Formats: sequence, structure tokens, C-alpha cells
Amino acid sequence: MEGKLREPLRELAECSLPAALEAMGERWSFLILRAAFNGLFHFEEFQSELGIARNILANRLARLVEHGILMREAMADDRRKIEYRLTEKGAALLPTMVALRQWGERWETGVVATPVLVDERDRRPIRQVEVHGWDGRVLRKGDLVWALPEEVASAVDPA
Amino acid sequence: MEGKLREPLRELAECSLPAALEAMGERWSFLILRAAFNGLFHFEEFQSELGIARNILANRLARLVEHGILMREAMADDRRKIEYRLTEKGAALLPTMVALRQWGERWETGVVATPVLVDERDRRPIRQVEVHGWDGRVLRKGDLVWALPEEVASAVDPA
DNA sequence: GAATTAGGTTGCGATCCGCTACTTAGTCGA
DNA sequence: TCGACTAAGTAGCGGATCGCAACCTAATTC
Repeated sequence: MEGKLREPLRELAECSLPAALEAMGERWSFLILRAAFNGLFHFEEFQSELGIARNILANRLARLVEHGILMREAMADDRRKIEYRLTEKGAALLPTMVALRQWGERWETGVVATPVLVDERDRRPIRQVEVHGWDGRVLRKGDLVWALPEEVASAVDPA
Repeated sequence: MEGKLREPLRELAECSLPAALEAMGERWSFLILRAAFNGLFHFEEFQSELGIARNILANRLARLVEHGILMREAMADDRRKIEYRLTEKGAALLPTMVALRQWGERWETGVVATPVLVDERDRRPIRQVEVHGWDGRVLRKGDLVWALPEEVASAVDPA
């Protein structure tokens, strides 16, 4: 029952988790990302809201820009001001960030944060982020297997 | 259109993302977790597969045990051997880990990893991990708002 | 009881983090 | 147009963390 989910770790190069962590794995990166999701765009905003040291913040912002997660743009009306905003690639981290936050709520702080994240349309709380199979079933640890490309049932294939 | 998703960052204590990062935000933590998901249990397995320094590995394992993400248990048949295995809390990080990995596949390495994660039951690839609303809609950056508890539509409330 | 193995610990140099102070370029008000 | 101010960094430095190699200890095997 145990070793169902088994990836050949010998080929670490084939796994993109290290690559993702290369971009987002440093201290503060996720908190900066969250601030960007929350509508903060400027150096001083990040600095005062997060309480991060200025040189570290400068370093992280440069790194996130290098990795294409944030865009850096001087504002037209006041060219001192630099706007950092999420790229499509950065915005694509939303599920990861929400999943991590929900995990923290459930298992670390133990309380649902106030205010709560809701769907703007119906003002209901969002669902837990889960792993779903092709048929929509929620998959847990034991439901996953690694398969070679030729072993994968294709989407047009009837089951 | 921009600042839709806005959390009052002044109350950082209310957000559990920092708490989650406290537990999982250090170097190697996620890769150790992935190895644990992949059926590795022993110190030497982690060490040789990840190539992590022994003192750092010892430190991370102790930390993950402290946080209740891994369990540490000496094996009955050979009491030198220690088994580290995922707790329920650790297993609950699956969606976060898969989301991060999928993001890396899509945006960093650019290739779908081989082998591929499939649902054991139908051998089809799993879905992308997404944020869903109460009604099942996929929610993106602009679809989310923060709401105080009294503003949240309850599940029994008719829309 | 000697050799081996699992899981660490220790020491040390290199890197990273965080704090404070300083700098530089652009803007504003008189 | 000159001085004050502000946004976004950079520089210097002490402390913490990382990574490598060597060593250690208890349990097991021969």
C-alpha cells in the first residue's frame, strides 16, 4: 500500500520541482508574490508591508524579474516610481500559493484567516485546492502512480 | 480591474502563508517531502538520492518531525534503521507540491516530465491543480476578493 | 570480537540574511 | 533655479545558515 507513488528519483533532471524551487524557493519570494497578488506594486510598499530588509528586497525583486515572474516598469507620470507587476507566469502561481496558504490555515495556525478568500461572483468561500483525476475525482497519496508516456491512456481513447 | 484581490497586509498575523513557510520554506524541505511521497523512508536514501549534505539533511528531518510533517520511528527488526514517513499533515501538502511541480513543468522546464503522474484507476494524467469556487468554476486572479465573515454567503444560504 | 552499516555530529570556510547608513535620480514648491 | 523631498536602490558589516569532509556511536553481521 505504501510505495504506490514512486518516481524514479535517479533522474532528478526530469522533475521540475527543483526548477520551480530555483525560482521561488528563497526566503521571502512567496510573501513578495502574495503582496503582488494583493495589489502592491512598489518597492516601498513591499518594504514597509513585509518588513523585509531593503537589500534583500532589491535582490528578490531582481531575481523574480529575471525569472519572468514579475515585470519591472518605470511609471510614465513619475519616473522615479517603478512598478512591479505579475506576469502571466507569476499569476500562474496562484494555485500553489492558495494551496500552501490553505494548508497553513488547516495545519499550522488552525484558524480560518479573516478576512476570507471568496469568489467575487457569489461571495462564497473558495474550495480547498485538491488534486483531481481526469474524471474529476479527488486524488490522494495512494491514488497516484508514475507512468511512462506509452502507458498513459490518452484523452481520446475510450476507457 | 487591478486591485481586486486585496488583503489587508497590515494584519500579517491573520495570514497563514508565513506560518506555512516557517514549516516548509527552507532549502530542501520540499525535495525531502517529494522523496517521502515517492516512497523513500531512510536517511541514507534521502542523502544519496538528493545529494544533500548529511548535517543539513539531519537538521531538515528533525525540523520536519518537529512540525509534525514526518514521523520518526526506529524499525523493529533493525533498530539502527529509522523510518521517516509522512503524517496526515505531511500528506496534506500533496496539492501544494503537485501545483508547484506543474507550474515548473509549464513555465520553467517547459516539458512534461517523464514519467508522468497518472490516476492509478484510469491511468489518465491528472488535471492541472486550480483554484475553484463553491460552484466549481475555475477562479483566476481577478475572480477573488477578500471578505469579512459577515459578508460571506453561507453554504446553506440560497444564492 | 572485528568489520560493517545506519544515522547522525563536528569543524570550518563560503555564502546568505538583516540591519543601518549612504547614494542617486527624479520631482515638487517657492 | 535652488533646496527639500522622495523612490529605489547600494554598501558595509556582523551574525546565521549552508555545504563539504571527517569523525563518532550504537546496532548488526561474520
